[in-house]
Formats: sequence, structure tokens, C-alpha cells
Amino acid sequence: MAQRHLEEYSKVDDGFTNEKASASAQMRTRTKENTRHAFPLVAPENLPASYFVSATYNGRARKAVIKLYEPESCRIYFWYDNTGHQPYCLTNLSPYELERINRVVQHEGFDRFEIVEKFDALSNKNVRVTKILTTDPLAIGGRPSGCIRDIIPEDFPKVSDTPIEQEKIKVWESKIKYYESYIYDRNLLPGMIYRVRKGNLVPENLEEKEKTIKGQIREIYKNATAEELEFIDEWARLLEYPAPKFRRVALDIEVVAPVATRVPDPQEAAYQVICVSLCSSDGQNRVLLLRREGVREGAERLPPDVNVEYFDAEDKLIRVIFEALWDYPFVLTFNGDDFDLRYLAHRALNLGFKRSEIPIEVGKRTCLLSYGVHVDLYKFFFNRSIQIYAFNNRYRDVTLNDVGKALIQTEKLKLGKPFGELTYTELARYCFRDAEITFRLTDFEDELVMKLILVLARISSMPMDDVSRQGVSRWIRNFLHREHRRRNMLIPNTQDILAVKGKTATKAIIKGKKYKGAIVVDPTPGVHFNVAVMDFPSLYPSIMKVWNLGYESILCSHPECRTNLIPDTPHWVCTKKRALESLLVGSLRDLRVQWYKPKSRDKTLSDDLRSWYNITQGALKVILNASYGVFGADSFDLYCPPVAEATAAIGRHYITQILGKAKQFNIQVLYGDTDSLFLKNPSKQQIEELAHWTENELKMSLDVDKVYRFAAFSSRKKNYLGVLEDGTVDVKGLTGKKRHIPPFIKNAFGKMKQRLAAVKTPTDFQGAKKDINEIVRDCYMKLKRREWENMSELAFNVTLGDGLDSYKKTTPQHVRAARMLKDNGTELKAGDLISFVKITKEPHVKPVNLATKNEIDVDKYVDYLHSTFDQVLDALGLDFEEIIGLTKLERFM
DNA sequence: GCGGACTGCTTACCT
DNA sequence: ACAGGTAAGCAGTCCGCG
Repeated sequence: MAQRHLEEYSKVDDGFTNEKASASAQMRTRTKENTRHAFPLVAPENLPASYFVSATYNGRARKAVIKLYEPESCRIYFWYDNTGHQPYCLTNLSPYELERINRVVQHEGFDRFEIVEKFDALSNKNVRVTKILTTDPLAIGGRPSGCIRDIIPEDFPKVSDTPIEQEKIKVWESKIKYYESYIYDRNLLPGMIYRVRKGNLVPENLEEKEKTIKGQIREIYKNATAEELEFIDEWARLLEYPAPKFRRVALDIEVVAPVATRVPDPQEAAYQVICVSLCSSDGQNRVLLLRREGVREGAERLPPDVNVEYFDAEDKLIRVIFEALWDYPFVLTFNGDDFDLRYLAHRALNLGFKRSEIPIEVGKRTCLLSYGVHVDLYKFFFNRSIQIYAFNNRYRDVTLNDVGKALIQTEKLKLGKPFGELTYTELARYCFRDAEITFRLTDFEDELVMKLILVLARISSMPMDDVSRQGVSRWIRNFLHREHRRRNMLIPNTQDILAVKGKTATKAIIKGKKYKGAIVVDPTPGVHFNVAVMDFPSLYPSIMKVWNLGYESILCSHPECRTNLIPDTPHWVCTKKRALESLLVGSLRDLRVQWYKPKSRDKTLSDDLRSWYNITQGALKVILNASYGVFGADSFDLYCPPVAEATAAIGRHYITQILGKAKQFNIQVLYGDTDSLFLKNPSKQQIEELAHWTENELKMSLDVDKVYRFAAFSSRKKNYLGVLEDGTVDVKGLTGKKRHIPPFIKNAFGKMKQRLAAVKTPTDFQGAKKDINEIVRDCYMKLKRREWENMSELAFNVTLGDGLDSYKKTTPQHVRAARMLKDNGTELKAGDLISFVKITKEPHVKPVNLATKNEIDVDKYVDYLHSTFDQVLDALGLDFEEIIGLTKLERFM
């Protein structure tokens, strides 16, 4: 914790000091303020089975601290390290050489040197390195200057007898947070169950369960190597242990704002907190209101199970909230990192609270809790991987309203008047609804979100608070780090991997990209009946597994491996030693495909168990989907572009081979993208032939993923519409489903989609075409007659990708509109949605709320209607201009 | 001085 | 702070044109 906070505080002074950051819970137990807590925070000598939910570093005690959640009492207990583990980093300088660097050996936090042997996967040999142990993680790194990791390359060239270049001096593992290092070295598993016995932290082994599971899993993985089995066992143990009930509270605050369009600055916290709502798993629904002059009670009703409490003084209200933060082991907010908790912490300071009275650890980007675990659901749902793979893109805007609407069918209350004019009960109702949505987002489907976070914590070896905030590349990095330490492997520095294996050899189609990616087959335009879609289940992870891909195996140093070439590239891959990534990604893939996916659909299992399997397979899917991409991302610690390049190249090779085979088998391929093939009316036998061939020759499975009753292609790639047997319509890439398109056009598109769903046979098409004609014509006429209900129906909704000032090269329309809004006094930032309409006069755009009906450039909208429908109409053999009644001659003129 | 061909920028999508 | 490939619309530039 101290390390993390120091790094954050060094950049921005937000009123807290480092002392505050390292002020620990342990210290709190000694302070007077805490005497009001009836329970001890430090774990007793013996603690029953409890979940490892978080970890931190206590600067006062100079120890790692594990937060244990005991599910019977529903409390968090702190367990302090008792093994004497110390912070350290590694270097290739010998102790003898290091002794000469005064600023190291005389460093305040320096303790001692040790010589250790590690396996260096980059050079493929064991190396002896020096371990520099310290008494404080900050001695190694995290301060702006004077850290050992920086001093070594700065000072050693000066004191060395022989001239030495800085690049040859290596320091390893100096950027790992101390509590993470602690977790790895002690082989602890966040999210798993531990006990405290005689003061020691010991893992809880559910031996019976493990035995049966292992038995069943071994049945399935008969072909796995011993090495693979070991990993599969390990993963299965992590994923099969049960989850607790999470005692938790959701919190939402309201602040008086002098300017309605401006959100109060949480740093300044200049205005009163007027309402706070709590909604909890134990049915404590509370609204705390601050009494203010001139505010009326109001006639509305709150839900009957909600308690309203009034306060005459703001500090008293805040104290009650802080008590809740000391009480609940899990606290949920929607954007609490940047607003609610941050505001409360600074507001409390402004009101004269002592720092030790504030249970919030304010960081640069986070607000963690002194006692429990804060999950900021905004950050969690904002995670693109979570959004797409765990929730199938069901919500599009990451707002409480949109996520609530999509996942729990509950929206925010709409306010009919300005905030300042609300009665107490109106304010209370509004605020409570927000807390309620926040809570229920973690409650639906048997606490799915909480369990998902728990499973991800287990896979990634990260505390729950970290895993809920960070992206998928951090999760992957952390479990790779864990496995390096477990196998006594040196964790390489990013630049070292790059220096040895950084070069790519293929040319990307897109300018500015590093290497060539996947193949997209040109679609055959038209409507096709009975289209079977075959695909490779998790193609890229399978490739990594089968081809032994990893930073250590690609371009390995063995001369005899050089002939083991990756198709389409000059790269080779190791034949002698299995790469860690290949093993890890491969075993996760197998576990998902062969165990969790089938179990999640197994009707013989209880609902609870099936749901757990479903959550687990979903978590695995999220991780597997990113496991290739991270190797091509320079932000990833084990960045290794040839690994990503090789994966994509093999994928291209496979698809190309199958295309050739399909031709040979006389199967018409209508379309294909990356790992899929769309086959026109194939016979059962043809499908089997193709699947068998792939299994035998490519050692990959190729399955029928779905069958379309019919599919419509234009000549555009990544653009089609397909109707499944059950009438579901898949729309891919068509403009009509894109988020930014005006609802007016989108609605017409939706009607067409519905009409197409009813088509069963080629003859049905006649009727459908006629109706679609009508739909398009109707939309066109309404536009021409300016018959829309509401201006917002015509609004384009485009995300502002960057801050307004960073558009230097061009001024896109949405930016132009956004600047008009800004001139009007609206604050805008990256990520905001800009709603604008097209108008006839210069500059042809206007924010929707500033525009009037007769300004609208109707013809521009007709153009949009045209291009949107064309994508489907040409497949159906229809013509937009004929539909709207222009003859060929008129068009010519 | 104007318009078409072109490139580049931006967003949203697909796998 | 996972990747590359594709579509679409618009902004801006260049070049030819008596």
C-alpha cells in the first residue's frame, strides 16, 4: 500500500500525505477513535475458514497484510506476515561490485545481499544473481528519486574498474508491488480459503472435493502430458472451491451543486453533502438527509423498507457513513473512486476530521478502504473485456442507468426539476434508487458479479479490489508472474525480451500496425438459404498451445530448432522446452472447452452449481480472448510481438488450408473471418469430411457453430445479416445497428429486421420485399414531411474520443458540435456522448438541444437512410431510389 | 476559384 | 493501455483546368 500510494502522491498533492497513506489499520486499532469498534481487526490466534479477499502493505508494521473475510461473522480480519519475508530486487552485479556503490549499501532501507540461482528463460540457462533485500519496499522503487533500482545503473559505471555500459547492468523484479511479491513467494492464492492456526496462515484443503474433481478431470484429459495435467489440476483446484455470501453495502451520495451542469470537484469538496443512501445485503436500507433551510418534506413515498434519518449537522451525517465503512466488508459504488468516496474523504477533512478518523485511503486514481474492500462498479463495467465477453455487449454506455437497464431492468429515477428544488423525499427517492441499482448489479443471478470478481482474483492472483479495477493485461501479467516465481524463473524485463526477440517480419495491411493479422474472405453477395457457420473454438489459444508459443520458445537459441518454422514467417519455435504461456493458456483453454463449458449446460447439476460453472467459463473466456493480444501490446510486461505475429500467421495458414480443402470437397464457401467459414447449403457428409480432415491434418477441432435459415451478404466484409432457425436475427456490422446512427433510421432498420425474421422459405421473400419496400418508403416520406416526434430521434450520438483540445489535425462534426456546447457552458470530457443533428446552413451541424425543427437538412438524412438500407437492399435485389419513387430517368437528372 | 481524386482522421464495428 | 481488419463519413490537400 505504501508503495502504491507514494507513487500516486508524488505526482499530485491532494491534501493527504504519505504518512496518511501508510497509516495503517494496525495503527488504527491502537488509536482512540477506534475504541468504538467493538471487534478486533487483527486476526486471532485461531480463525475459522476465511476468504483471502485483499492484501496490502502496512508501512508502520513494515509487513504484508492479508485481509481475510470470515463468512460466518461476516467480518474482515487482518493477518500480518509472521514469516519475516522482505522486499527485494535482483541484479546481475555481484555483491562485491554492489559493495562499492555507497548509495546502495548505505541506503536507509538496505538490509543485505544474497546470491540466488534462477532460470533465465530468455537465454535458456540458469544464472546466478544477487538478491538485494531491504526493510522497506520504497527503498527499491516507488519514490521519485534515490531508489536502489535507479541508483545501481547511475552509480556503478562511476565506481567500476573497467568501463561498463549502463545497458549491461540489469535490475530485475523491482517494479512488482510488494504485496504481490509476497503473494507469489508464499504461494498464496487470493480468493481462496485460509485459516489462522496458532497465528499462522494455512490454506484450507477440501480434500474430498479435490479428489473427486481430480478424478473426473483426469478421465477427460487422457491425452494430456504430465506437465499439462499438473496445471489443469492446479487451475481446477482454484476454480472449484465455493464462494461465500458477500456481506456488502452500496453507497451513493448527493452534493449540492451551485451550477447544475457542473459536477462538484471532489478534490475541493467545497459543497455540502446533502444526502447519502445505503442499500445492503442484510436489508439495511437507509437514507441519510441533511436538514436545510427552506426544504420541504414532500408528499411522495419511499419504499416501505427504507429508513430515512435526518441530520442537523453534516459532520454527524458523515460520521454515520464512516461507521458503515468500518462495518461492511464489501462496499460498492458506481464511480466511488473518482467521486463518492473521494468527495467524502476530502469533505471530512474540510470539516475538521482527523485523518485517522477517515476510513478511506485516497490514491491518485482509487479510493480504497482501511477496513474492507471497495468495488467501484463503474471501473468494473467499464472494462471492455467484461463488457463484451462477460455481458455480451448487453449494455453500451457505461452509466448506472444503461447498465441497470440492461442487466437488472431498472433505471435511474428521472428528475422533473433542478436538484436544488427537490423536496426531501424526492431527493431521498432519487438517491436511494441509485444505491439500490448499484447494489442489485452485484445481486442478480445469485451474486454473479461478486463471484466473477472472486474467480478472476483466483486466476490472476490479485486482491479483489485490484482485479475489479484493472484490465485484462494486468490479470494475465500477474498470473504469469506468479508462475515464474513458482518455477524459480527470472521475470524478464520488457526491454530485454524486445532486444532479443522484438522483430516482426510480416507487413500489416493497416498502416501503422506492427504485423499482419487475420484473413477475411470476400463475401458472395446475395441471399443464401441454409448457411452453416463452422469455426475453430478459441483458435488463437489453441494455436498457442499446439505450437508451443511463448516469449521463451519463439526464436529460441537452439540451432536444431531453427527448422521448426512458423508458416508464412521466418520465425521458428522451440522443440525442446515447453513455454510457460503455451502451457498456461493451453490448460485454461482445455479446461474451459472440455470441462466448464459442458458443465455449465449440464442439466443434471443443481442450478447453483451450473451457475457457478457458467460464471467460471465466462471468466475463462474473458482471459482467453485476450491471451493472444497482450503479446502484441507494448503496454504488456511480457510484450513479445513475434509471439502475436506467429499466432496470427498460423491462423491464416489454417483458414487458407481449409478454404482449399472446401474447394476440393465441392463445398461453396460464402464468407469467412479469422476463424470461421460460412458454407452454402452443405450436406451432413461434407461437414463431416471437413471436420475430420481438420482434426487429422491440422490437429484442430472445427465445429458447426450455428446454422442460418438464410443469410444476406452485400459485397462488404464484416457486414451481414443472418436469421437462425429459431427466428433470431444476427446483424453484424451493418450501419443500421451502429450506436451513433439516429434512432429515426435505426427504428426503420429494426422493422425491416423483424420482417425478415418471419421469412422461412425463398417464396416468403416476395411478401417480405413488399413490406420492406413499404417500411423504407414510409420512413422516407416521414422525413420529407418533417414528421418526427422529437428532435432527439434525428440525433447522431458520437463518442468524444479525446479531450476537446486534442483535435488538432481535423475537426470532425461531433467535435464541432461539442465545441458549440462548450461555448454554451457545458463541460465536456473524453468519453462523453455528443448528440447532434445535421442542418442545412453552415457549419451543417448543431447540438440537438440547440437546434430547431426547420433547420434540419432533410436530404442529408435521406442520404443516410439510403446508405444504411443499401447494405441489405442490394442483397435482396431491391433498389432504394426505385423504392422512394424515383424513376431511372429522374435519377439520371 | 472550383471540383474531383486522393489521403488521412475519426468512430464503430468484427473476429 | 489485448490485437489487426473493415466500413463509413468527413476534413483537408493537391492538381488540373484556358
